[in-house]
Amino acid sequence: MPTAKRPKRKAEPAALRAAPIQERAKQTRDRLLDIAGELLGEVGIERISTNMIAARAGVSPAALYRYFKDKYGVLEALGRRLMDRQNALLFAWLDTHKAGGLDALGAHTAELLRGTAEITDNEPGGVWILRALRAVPQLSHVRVESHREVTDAMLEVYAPLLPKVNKRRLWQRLRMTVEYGYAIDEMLHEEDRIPREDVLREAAAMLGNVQLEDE
Amino acid sequence: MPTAKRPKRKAEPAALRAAPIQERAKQTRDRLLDIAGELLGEVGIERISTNMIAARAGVSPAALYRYFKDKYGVLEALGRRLMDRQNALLFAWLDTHKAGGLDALGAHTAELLRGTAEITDNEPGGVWILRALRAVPQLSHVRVESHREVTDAMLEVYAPLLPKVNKRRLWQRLRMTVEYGYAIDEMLHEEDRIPREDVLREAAAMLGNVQLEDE
DNA sequence: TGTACATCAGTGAACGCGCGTTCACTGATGTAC
DNA sequence: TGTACATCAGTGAACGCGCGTTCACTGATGTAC
Repeated sequence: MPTAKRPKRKAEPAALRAAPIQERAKQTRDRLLDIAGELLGEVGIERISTNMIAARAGVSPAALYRYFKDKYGVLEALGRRLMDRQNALLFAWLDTHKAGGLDALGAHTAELLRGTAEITDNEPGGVWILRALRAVPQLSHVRVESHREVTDAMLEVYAPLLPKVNKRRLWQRLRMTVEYGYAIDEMLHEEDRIPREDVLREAAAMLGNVQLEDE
Repeated sequence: MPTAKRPKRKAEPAALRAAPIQERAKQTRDRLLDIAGELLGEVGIERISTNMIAARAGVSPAALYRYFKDKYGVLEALGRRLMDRQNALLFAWLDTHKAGGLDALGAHTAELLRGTAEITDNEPGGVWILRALRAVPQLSHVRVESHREVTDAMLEVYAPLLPKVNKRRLWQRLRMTVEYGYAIDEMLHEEDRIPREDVLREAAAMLGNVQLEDE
């Protein structure tokens, strides 16, 4: 009796796992990411494991592979989630203040940095996610791509306000301020000898100086 | 016959491994660190292993434990070696230019950043060592301590030149420029859309702005 | 409203593998006489 | 200058363990009629 008792199952696409459909699945996926973030801070990037994540999330190891291609898939999704949240704030900030010109943008820089830091604070694993993105060769492209995207968005706002500045040079300058902004975010969670508000004030001053300066 | 045929061997101190004495040993230890750096860049912090380091260095796994307490001991020594080299350059730079006052220091900032980048370039593993120091919880203290030490040294030079600036505030400001300087060093190896010299020029301008500004 | 059935979500157990580290040991080097 | 011996440097093999991942499967949910 060579009849197949089960219907054939199509293989899933090799590149990426299918997005979850049911509500239950979305929650599982999110919980896996939250736990992964937690563990990143607790045990570090070189000790975290898929089995460990699944165990604490209360699912079997195999369940994790329903949502993520492999271990790096988890970390990449985790990094993207955090950077997307930070970038969303920046885009909103640009929209709010661009009408006010350079003065308004400069005056609210500390506010932007503070908001970004708060997003990091509220993310499980927080700053450890940013650090892992830096340190793992397979993930560092996520950071670079995100920063470039942000720089492009800033260029669109700043270029009309600084018509005399060479566009290429302005992009470079903005790219560097983005790098600095994220470095500040990481430093806030590492150097406890400077009160947060002092860091924000000084950083805003440094960033303001450069953005306002003409050729 | 319960006589001991071998002389008693004293246990080594628990905290740290003894420094190598013979020339051969120094070479082995250095080679282990060089290889560790290489592998950090090739396979990443979460794949590197003590067995892998020993194998490529051409020694047995056990030999590694003669010089390093454990896996983190290797990485910590690697990080300290690089940061010590960078700091030595900065100390020399301060000595050379402090006599010239703020003008001389500001005029040679790009030079300092360039020199630091070259040290990173010439170190096996280069920027990956700096990133690993950030990302591994057990190692991040190395970075912070080194940056504070450097900030202290800068304060001694800058404070007399900026007598009107509050010392505490100056320390904070310098601490942040140090953070920025190292972030720039990492960025140079990550963002290939900006020529190195442009990064150095812009960064020097940003740093100069802040250092020169009074209360 | 009930139900047959397709699809989605998650399980339990296991796999081969390389990990970090240690052990008892041997070979190489330095040194006192 | 030779040599006995203390110390230093490195070996070879193995340990228990948890890793990342996959398999064939079951249970939960949604939906067409």
